[in-house]
Amino acid sequence: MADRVKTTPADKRRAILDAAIRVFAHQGYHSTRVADIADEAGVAYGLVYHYFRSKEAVMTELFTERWSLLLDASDSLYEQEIPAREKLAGIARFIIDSYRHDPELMKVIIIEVTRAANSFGATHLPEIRRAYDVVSRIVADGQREGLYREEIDPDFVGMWFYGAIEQLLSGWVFGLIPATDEEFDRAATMVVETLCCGLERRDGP
Amino acid sequence: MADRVKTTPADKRRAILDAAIRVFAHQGYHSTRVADIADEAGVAYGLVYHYFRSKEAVMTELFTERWSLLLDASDSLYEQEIPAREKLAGIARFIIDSYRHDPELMKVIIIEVTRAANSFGATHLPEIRRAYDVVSRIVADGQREGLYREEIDPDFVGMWFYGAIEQLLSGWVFGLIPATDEEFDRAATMVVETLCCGLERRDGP
DNA sequence: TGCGGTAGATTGACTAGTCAATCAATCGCC
DNA sequence: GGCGATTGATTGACTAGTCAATCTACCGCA
Repeated sequence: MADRVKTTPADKRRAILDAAIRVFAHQGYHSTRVADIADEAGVAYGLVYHYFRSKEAVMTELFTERWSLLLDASDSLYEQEIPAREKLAGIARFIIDSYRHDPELMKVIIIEVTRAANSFGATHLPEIRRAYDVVSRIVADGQREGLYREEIDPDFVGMWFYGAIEQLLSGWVFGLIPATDEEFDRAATMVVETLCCGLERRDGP
Repeated sequence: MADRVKTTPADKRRAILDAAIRVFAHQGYHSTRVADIADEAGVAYGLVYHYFRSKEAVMTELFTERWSLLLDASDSLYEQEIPAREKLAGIARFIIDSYRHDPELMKVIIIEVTRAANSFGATHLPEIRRAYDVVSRIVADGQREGLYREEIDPDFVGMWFYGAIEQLLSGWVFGLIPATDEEFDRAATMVVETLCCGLERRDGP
């Protein structure tokens, strides 16, 4: 009777993943025990191993799920007939909006994977590099069109771009900089504006 | 007889620190056991605990030792009567030269502390931020002098600058980009050139 | 409608191993 | 002879992953 919602196995699996996001975000990957995930999900310890091969597999699934969205968005932006600068802005906005929309998941991905070069970062290097690569290609195209200066190595810009954005996300994650909607918008603009036009004034002082 | 060099306690302590650099650089902090450090130093397990309170204390000493050099160099650059751009270039060069001179130690510091927001990064936040802060102040001064555009938040530039440089170091550490002397010099120039002048050409195409 | 039967979901106690830190014993220089 | 340096076996805490047992939902059949 009543509206007791039936939980399917898929729901449980999802519940485990969602619990893992919360726990990883809160304690970090290394100091969360599998038992913490199970408790948070309201599920028995063993069930985690029914759905996932290992604690690592849980993390991997969280990362891949979200990173592939970024990759798809980057690719589709790259294909569009818009100015290079719009493409870069689109990527920056996508990342920042991902954070705005789901800060815990993005925290986990940035802190535990993307910037954790010794653990998951190493495992997922190919996918991570694919994201840098789209930025490099946008810059290289811009150079070919004569928009961008040729002395600057596009691969270098790819790393630079992600390094800078991820540092900003870290700043929000750890409360070093205010995390308001206004700041998010401002940051997305500022990243691209600084990258394209530089710090210096173009007119004389 | 012969020239057997007498090893003082201070030498042993140093040997442990140096061994720790090599082992941390090679396996990462989390997967090195204290026994690995002792073995690498050619010293008994317990001696590590004679000189250091804990494994963490070893890491902390390595970080502090080197980071304070960066902080000193930044401060002294900041005080000098040279253009803002030279100051920024000086900091970039200092970091990159530190890597060139002692890649293993810098690898450990960047990977295990500076970018490890969940472990040592959290512990050493204040010192890390002090480094960002010098960059912010240089930019703020530049704005006051009318050199730099005012729409761009100096704190933002501080994080951006370090985020980008550390990403480059990671690239070298993991062999994503070539690590030749020529590349090091080019990178130091390019970081500041891009930051100050931007990607876009100033003349028409 | 009711009844075995089965597959997969779910449970949590348990195992097996790791590793930081301690400590009592020895060494060797002054 | 005494004291700091040095040793490495031992301890104790912790946790990922296993597994055998139980439960539940659903199916075919009479």
